[in-house]
Amino acid sequence: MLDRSCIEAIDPLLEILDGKWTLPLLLELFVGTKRFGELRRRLHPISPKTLTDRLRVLEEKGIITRTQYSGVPLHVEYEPTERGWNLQPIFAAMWTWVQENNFHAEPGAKEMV
Amino acid sequence: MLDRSCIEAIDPLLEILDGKWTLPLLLELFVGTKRFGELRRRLHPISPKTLTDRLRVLEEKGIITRTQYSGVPLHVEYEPTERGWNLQPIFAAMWTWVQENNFHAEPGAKEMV
DNA sequence: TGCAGTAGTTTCATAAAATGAACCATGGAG
DNA sequence: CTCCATGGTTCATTTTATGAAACTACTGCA
Repeated sequence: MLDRSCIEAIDPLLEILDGKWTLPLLLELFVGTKRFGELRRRLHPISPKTLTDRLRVLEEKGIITRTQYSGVPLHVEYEPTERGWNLQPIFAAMWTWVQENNFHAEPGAKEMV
Repeated sequence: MLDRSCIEAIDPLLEILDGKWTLPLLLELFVGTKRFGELRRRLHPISPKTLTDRLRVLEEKGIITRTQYSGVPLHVEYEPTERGWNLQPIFAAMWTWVQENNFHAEPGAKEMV
């Protein structure tokens, strides 16, 4: 099931998920649609520049959408696209791994695999 | 299933998987046990320093093992631990996503989600 | 006129990661 | 006693990512 072709296949996905803040940001949007300011608070201490950069990349790759509501003050919401939601099983698999491999703390300290 | 606690939970895993070469490296080891030189060729153009760095981190985190065989020339093999093998579902989920979301090429070019 | 609130952008500096070239260690073969 | 192969290390440099601070744009309201 896991052969060499897999390596090249997932390369574009690795590009999407690259960067210190990308996964935490996506997780925030999976929890619920959010505005720029709220993301900034939740992901503190992310800088607005980095947040903008990441949002733009994810939008460009079709993982999230940016919706601007007219009205004042300015109001913008970000949420995952369907393609973005489809990433959930990946995070679920990560969560499962952490739970099942005693990775809450540093390895080799208390437990032995 | 996916709530805020998930975000903090997977943080240590994100640290493990961090770095440009970590996932390709792990995939190579999933395909089969390999020696330093072969990894270097397979992951070309990785630098030996980066390869060593990544291998050491993964070893330290209990994801792979380094086995040195006596004999000349020097012979060292790297392979995933059980904990390492358990990461496979994550890659499987990535592979599935790529297949099911038309992500072989750039998005928005030809296909619409 | 000017302040408030949201959502950024711009510029410059710093930190982290990766690179490239050269070098070191081991030990048997020639 | 030099060469070869493997498996690295060292160090200077470049590239990439992140960060901090200041600034912009919009517009209703006092």
